[in-house]
Amino acid sequence: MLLELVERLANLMRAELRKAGSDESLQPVHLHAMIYLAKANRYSNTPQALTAYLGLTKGTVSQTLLVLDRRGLIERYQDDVDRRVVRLRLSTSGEQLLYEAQPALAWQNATRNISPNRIRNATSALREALATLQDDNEGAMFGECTSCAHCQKLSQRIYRCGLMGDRLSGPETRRLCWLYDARRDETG
Amino acid sequence: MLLELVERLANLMRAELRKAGSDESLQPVHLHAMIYLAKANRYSNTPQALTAYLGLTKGTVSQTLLVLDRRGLIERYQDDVDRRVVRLRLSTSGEQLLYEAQPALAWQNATRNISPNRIRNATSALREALATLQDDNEGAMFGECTSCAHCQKLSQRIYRCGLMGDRLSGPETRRLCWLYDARRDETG
DNA sequence: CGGTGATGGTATCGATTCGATACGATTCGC
DNA sequence: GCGAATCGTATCGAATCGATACCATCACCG
Repeated sequence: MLLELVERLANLMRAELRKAGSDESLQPVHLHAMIYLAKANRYSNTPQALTAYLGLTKGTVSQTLLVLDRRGLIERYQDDVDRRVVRLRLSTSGEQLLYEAQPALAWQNATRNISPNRIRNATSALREALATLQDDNEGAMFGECTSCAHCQKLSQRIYRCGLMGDRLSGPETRRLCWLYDARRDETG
Repeated sequence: MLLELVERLANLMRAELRKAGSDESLQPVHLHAMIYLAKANRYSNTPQALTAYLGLTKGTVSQTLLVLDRRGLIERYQDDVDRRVVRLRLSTSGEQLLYEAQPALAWQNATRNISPNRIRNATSALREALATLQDDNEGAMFGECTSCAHCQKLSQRIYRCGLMGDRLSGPETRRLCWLYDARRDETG
């Protein structure tokens, strides 16, 4: 029952994405990729991370990125340390397009009348399901530092990723990371 | 946040469907359609209802059904009263395949450790979001008679659909219907 | 009845996604 | 340094998907 709901909601939102992108003749995948890039942190703005996020093969994702690049919606640049790695970011016109498309608008309307508390509860239940599902598939988890096991607080505003060893600013900790490790449940 | 979870869960389940169908070289859509047909009631076993359910165009769905028909997984037969209408049902080999594929198994594992109460709460929240979303898109709602505004109880075991005027057996009321109208919230 | 429009499905076409495979460039282990 | 592994790209073929046109049937209306 819950599974059905999740699938139907996702189908509808996919249809929304299709509608939102049709003006610019963009496919749902393209918008989905752009939405991801708008939220990914410094460790996660690569084709590899995007591939894990979308659940597709790297060849497929490479083509998607090719389209976005040709349209000038993203920029690709080389990593400094590992020159095999390509890093991605939205161009200004990409950000602009995403801002105008407002792909999440329909969802916001749909959930406006649901109490924050119920939303929180539903979120935590789904998050748990997702964690188990991804464990089984050995897939990356994708989450924010605020609830990541690697995150250490150095001072009022400065954090540190215990896995990568970098210092992170406050805003950076609120971006999406594919190295995310779910924090142990403290209430257990 | 909740939207992301829904989308990622749906992506993963879609990947599960792909894996489950790859042995038989069936695409996710094919399995999805079969899953629907396994649960649809007498008003909802048509290409039109399936089209609404999947959120695709009728041409696309027609092709999907063509594949399933050629593979002998479904049967098509004409409606008695309206001869334009085609009705669909799983063939025995279709049922067999669906039974062996167990597409929902991964999901069941993922939600096994979540308390029934939390599942219920999450379900109701998502159901509400879905209702609003579908209202906005003028899409069909899809639900069971047990919570449908048209459903009337005639006796211990016999029900009646107030919209279509037919009598329904108990099992029939637990199937999926695209004429579903969400019952007014009785707790309001 | 006959005719006009609406409706349920199908057929065809082109654009696009997607996976599989092969490949080039770079890095790492030894 | 040399071979193996890794990150990304390129190419090819199969399949989805939407748009459009089309056919058969039904509903409406004199």
